[in-house]
Amino acid sequence: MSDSTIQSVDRALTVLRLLARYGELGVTDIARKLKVHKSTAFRLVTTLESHDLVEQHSDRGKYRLGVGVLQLAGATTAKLDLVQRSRPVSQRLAEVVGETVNITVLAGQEALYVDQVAGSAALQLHNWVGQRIPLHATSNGKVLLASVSGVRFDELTSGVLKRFTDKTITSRQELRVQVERVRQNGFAIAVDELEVGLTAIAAPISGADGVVVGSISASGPGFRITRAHLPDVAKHVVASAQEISRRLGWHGH
Amino acid sequence: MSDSTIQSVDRALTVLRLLARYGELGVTDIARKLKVHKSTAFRLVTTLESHDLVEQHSDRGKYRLGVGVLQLAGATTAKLDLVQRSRPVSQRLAEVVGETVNITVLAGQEALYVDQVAGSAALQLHNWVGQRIPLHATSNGKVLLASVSGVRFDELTSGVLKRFTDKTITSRQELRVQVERVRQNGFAIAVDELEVGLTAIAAPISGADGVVVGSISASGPGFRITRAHLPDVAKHVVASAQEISRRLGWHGH
DNA sequence: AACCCAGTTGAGTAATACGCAACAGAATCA
DNA sequence: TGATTCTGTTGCGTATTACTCAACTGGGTT
Repeated sequence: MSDSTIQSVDRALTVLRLLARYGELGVTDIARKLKVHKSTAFRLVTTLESHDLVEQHSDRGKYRLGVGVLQLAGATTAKLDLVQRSRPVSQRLAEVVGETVNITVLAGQEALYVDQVAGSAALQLHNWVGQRIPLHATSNGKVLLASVSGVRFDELTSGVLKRFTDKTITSRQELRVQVERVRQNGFAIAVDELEVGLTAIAAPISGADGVVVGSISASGPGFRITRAHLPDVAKHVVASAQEISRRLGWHGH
Repeated sequence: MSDSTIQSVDRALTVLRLLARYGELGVTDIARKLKVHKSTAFRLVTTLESHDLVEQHSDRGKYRLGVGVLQLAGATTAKLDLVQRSRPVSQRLAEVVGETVNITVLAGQEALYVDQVAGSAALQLHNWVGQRIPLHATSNGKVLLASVSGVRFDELTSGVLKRFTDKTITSRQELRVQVERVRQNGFAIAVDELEVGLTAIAAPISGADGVVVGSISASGPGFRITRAHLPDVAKHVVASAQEISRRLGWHGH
């Protein structure tokens, strides 16, 4: 306490995170998880509801996140300086390599997608923006892991490394080796590690002080990004990452 | 007062909306707009910051929305039942007509994009999800307007009807006529009204009780969606809207 | 029909969040 | 360069505020 933070607001925001995690919860569930009285939980969600941040599925029903969140997200995407400054570079990269480009940052224990520009591929099935993906199974994640210290690495990989495909790295030792290679190469590759048939290449973006603030990647089907094409794509991704870093004020090597 | 809503939480959420509107604000600006003391405003943003919902650009700098919002949005998209149930239908529609498909709902005085599936077009420049677009200049907007009562129509169109192109409807009278036609046809068209070269067709989605809850549209360049193709596309859009309505529990006509 | 458990509402009290005033540092001005 | 006036930030006392408690309401289930 006395962290100059407001208790009730903190609780309300915790409710949002709970709903993000569990999908939908009743007033009683929330009260139990927050260790407060039912009526307190009720007033919290009522206030959130008045701003459309949560909605109840039916009268006297469970609560879930509402459209107000999407409204805020629209404004956020437009205003986040990383997104704002990287957008033109991302677009050019998507155009040049003809693949989908993503920007991610480290959020909690995962990689958070903050922007996406779709390439020339046929049908774009999914919009990843706002999604979180485990660090150990993506090129972006490996880049982000390569940017942190040893102890932080241990923290971020403290959980079980979930397996998605045969190629997913599930050994912390193996991950450490790969991440070291990423540091040397300046970019990361992930082939079939999150999804079979999906290849991705990522490079780190540095802020004005040289600290890595995010990661940019190009990803597409393995039959387009072949072993032969890979070095060429990597070169473009790295160049884009450096260009964005420059725009953020980084003038290192 | 005594709306069973918590004052401090309400203020904190208002801060988020202010930041969404103005992009970035200082503690003093926020305090002035909220009519509270600086220290109160400071504690509000500090609490929001502890949840990554806002971030300050630099120490002792202005505040803006943060990545936590995007994190919540990711969960919201996945959980909003409208998105969840419409996604498969949207994908099929995008595949069949080969154009970008959007789902919108009425939020405040505007249309809010809650989901998007990109068609087979070349380079997708923009992701509209979370964006809000004026009701009078889009096919989705006209569908949503057609679903409300006369008085609500007047409220929603009370502001000035902003002109985007030569074709934008800026007369409330003309808009009323068009909306009436939408009711009769069961779908809305917008050609060059928001952007020159952009054609869109939208149809209403009904919830379990028959009330219109949203709108689905297909949109693409005018040279692909020609006058000849239009009826065919419209048929698919209307069919998709009905399919989604059915999935939401609507068993009307 | 009786029960149980959900969400909702009213009131009193004590904890809490508010306003005040003083501080620290940047930017502006002289 | 120095004085002034912003900015964001912090400690503290008080009264407002938000919490707990208990009773209510209505749907589902037994």
